[in-house]
Amino acid sequence: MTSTGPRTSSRPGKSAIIAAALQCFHERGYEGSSIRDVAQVAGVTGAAVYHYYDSKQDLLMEIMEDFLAKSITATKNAVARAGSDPVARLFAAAQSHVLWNTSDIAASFVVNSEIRSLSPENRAKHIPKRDELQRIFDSAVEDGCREGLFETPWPLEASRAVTVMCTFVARWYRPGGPLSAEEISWRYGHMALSLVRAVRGPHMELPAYDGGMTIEPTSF
Amino acid sequence: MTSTGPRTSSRPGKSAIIAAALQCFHERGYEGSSIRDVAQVAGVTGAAVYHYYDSKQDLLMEIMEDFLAKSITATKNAVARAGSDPVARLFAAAQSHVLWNTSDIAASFVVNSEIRSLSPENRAKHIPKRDELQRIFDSAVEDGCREGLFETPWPLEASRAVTVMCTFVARWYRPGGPLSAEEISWRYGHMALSLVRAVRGPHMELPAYDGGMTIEPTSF
Amino acid sequence: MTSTGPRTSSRPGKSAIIAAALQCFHERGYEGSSIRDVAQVAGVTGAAVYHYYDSKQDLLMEIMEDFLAKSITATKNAVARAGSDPVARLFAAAQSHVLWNTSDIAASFVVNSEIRSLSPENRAKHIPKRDELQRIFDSAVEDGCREGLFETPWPLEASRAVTVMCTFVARWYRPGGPLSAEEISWRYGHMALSLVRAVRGPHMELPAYDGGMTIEPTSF
Amino acid sequence: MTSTGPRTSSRPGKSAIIAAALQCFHERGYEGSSIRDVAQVAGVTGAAVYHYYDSKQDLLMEIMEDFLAKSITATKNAVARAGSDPVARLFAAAQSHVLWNTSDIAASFVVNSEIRSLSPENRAKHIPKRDELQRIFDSAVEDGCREGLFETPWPLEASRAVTVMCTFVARWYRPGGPLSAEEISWRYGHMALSLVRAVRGPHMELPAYDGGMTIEPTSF
DNA sequence: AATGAATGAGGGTTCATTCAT
DNA sequence: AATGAATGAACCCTCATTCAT
Repeated sequence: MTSTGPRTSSRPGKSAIIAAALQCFHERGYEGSSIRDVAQVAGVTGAAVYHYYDSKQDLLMEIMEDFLAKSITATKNAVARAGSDPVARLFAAAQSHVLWNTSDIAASFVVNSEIRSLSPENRAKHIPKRDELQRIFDSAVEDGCREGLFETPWPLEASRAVTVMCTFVARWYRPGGPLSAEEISWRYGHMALSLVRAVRGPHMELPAYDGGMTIEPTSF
Repeated sequence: MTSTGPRTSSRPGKSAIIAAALQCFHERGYEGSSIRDVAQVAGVTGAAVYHYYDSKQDLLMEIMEDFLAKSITATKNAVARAGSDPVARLFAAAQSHVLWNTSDIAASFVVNSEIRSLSPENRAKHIPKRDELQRIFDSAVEDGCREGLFETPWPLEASRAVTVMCTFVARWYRPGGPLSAEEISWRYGHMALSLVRAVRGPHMELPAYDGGMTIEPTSF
Repeated sequence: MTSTGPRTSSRPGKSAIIAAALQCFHERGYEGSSIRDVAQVAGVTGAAVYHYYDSKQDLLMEIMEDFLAKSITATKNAVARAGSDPVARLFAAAQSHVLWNTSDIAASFVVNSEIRSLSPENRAKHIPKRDELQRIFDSAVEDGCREGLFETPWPLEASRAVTVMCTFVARWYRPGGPLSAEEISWRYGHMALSLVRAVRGPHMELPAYDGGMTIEPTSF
Repeated sequence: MTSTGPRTSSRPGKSAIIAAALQCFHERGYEGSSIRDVAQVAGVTGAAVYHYYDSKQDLLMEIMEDFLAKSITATKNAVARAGSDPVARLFAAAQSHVLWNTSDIAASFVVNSEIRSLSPENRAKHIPKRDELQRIFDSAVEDGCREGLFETPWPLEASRAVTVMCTFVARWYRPGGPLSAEEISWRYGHMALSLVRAVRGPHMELPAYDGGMTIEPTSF
């Protein structure tokens, strides 16, 4: 199994199938994966998959909803812990988002690339939740602008840029690489503040350039 | 046709087919599109597609290589026109990248989401070119750091974040929206400079916050 | 449950399953019904069906044999009660056959349309019984012809026509309609006598035309 | 091929497939026949069937609509040729109906037993046509009653019985048997008149009993 | 007595591709 | 240059059936 992050586990058969689906969807995409592919990875028959899920689409939906719901919870919790300071809130949101997305690369990838594979009904349920996640970032940025802490003239674009850059860390980060997920998330927290042009006070000092390091590029 | 950007046009039949493939791959993905889908959009028979292309994979490869090659050329040209100043070079690269990706939303989407649908051989040919594009940004950021113009401690992460945020503008930008592609690209140029913590001089003033505007969220 | 007629009831579970099978086979046909369909209607699991029956085919066979055996018994009894007069015997056979087939529309339908779904062995067992039923009618008609009471030149065709027309009353009769099953069966008794060109004596007077009534057509 | 009657034949491939479908549906029923069965009988691949028909359901619908439409035309023509006399009209309708149904046993069987296999939409289109056919018989019987030529007190039931008995001749008639279809149809014409208790004049004499003959029973 | 899990076979259907015309 | 016919493989999914519990 490629994926190591947190996952649903109500029944043993279910979780093995979901894990297999995640791996397949990550490697070959939803349309590129067959139920038999998934079943084989899970070590069961194709028909067994239908004992737990009504359709291939349900597999996708469960993966996406599960990951997104936990994304939202994790981000909200991190922001709440950060208190009321927009600087701390944006830093926490960015850091948490990077940490979360690197914690399950496969799920992160699937959630961020298979929205179009959702059925119209499932998409209609999913999109608002995705937007809810975005709004956590938006509100931190807007508050920072209103309080004069962020000097960016374009809070919404900046907020979106922050989300995107944090989300897609999962496209190149690999566990065991030269940088830990924690280190990377910390850097992205600071980059988010730079992006919104945060006026830095003593409570959030930026470290000096340490000479750089190597990040291997990813293949897809 | 959704896509309006530049395209190959050696033979009349070829361009119609490529345009159709682009539309289909954008809307339903590579695996989700059938040759007959593409042919129908192009107004021909499925068999006719095989007069121009040997396989469905070839269609994808031509789309991806064409768009990426032109991306590189456009970015290089913009950077060259900017001269030797890293500030101007990064600004130009970001702006050009946004403009280019918004000029053909469908192609941008396909190029950035279907790398895994490439055959291993095609992927091996494609990835280095994608990295070549990244390196244009990297070198501007590194030069800026070396010259003391950019204060970011993590030039490579920053550079990658800039590329990502500029690329994915195409996920929400739509022609006819409240902001022109030019305006957006200009803003992203400045955001890129913020991200790398560019030390701003008189030659590159940042505008004041204009009160915000509406950006419609996208559905996939 | 659509069907209300008599049914086997050796064990409580068995009868619920047979009743469910009857309903399903009636509505969707034998091949169109799955064991799970049947089980769901019976309120049990698919596997539970296999406690009582070895196969889906056994369900069909039991339904068909049960209904047909009782058909034969009922018709024989009715004919026996009618005495030795061929006129009374044919009338009784026709009337009884209509009554029986309308008493369980579902079973009647299944028995008369699923013979081809029987396995070769089961079919070989079933067909002779069906022919035995036909011969009850045949013998009444032939006796009537021999005794000069029926003037039809073609007793076998007439007999077969009688059976068919009585059997397929169940295709349009519905309980609660404008005519009671008894009334209909009485009319069919008389129509059978007309068909064989019975020479009517004082013991079996035909009623006058009462001006017609409405019979709703059925949908399958 | 079992069936020998008239059939659609716009394209060579189409007619072979329809003929094969007819045979399969006749022998094993619609639900009991797979597309692969049909294709094999037609001498093509399963996929080839979809070159001509969009679905298995379309195969059934074409068979049923085609046969029923021609049934109606044939019956209408026969009745029209019979003139205005209800006696002649009913005789012609019955005779024509028997001839038509025996001309294509397979199609007759399918049309009369697979109505429930039609999709709801197709069924809604089919039923009114079937009722239109019934009404040809109804109107002859009703006219005969009104003019005092038929003495049955129940014209609608009698009419329905006539249709049913003529239709189901196809369940036991086989070409090459002891009776020609023409002979059988002539007998059924007379039996229909008996059923409605036609007052016979010199214009429609009934033949004498010829001693009987053998009709082999059918197996399904 | 009844279940949940599992399976191998097969269901209707689609697909990339070929080829004679 | 383009088509219609055809195919073999594969797709998602359902099925009758088995079996440990």
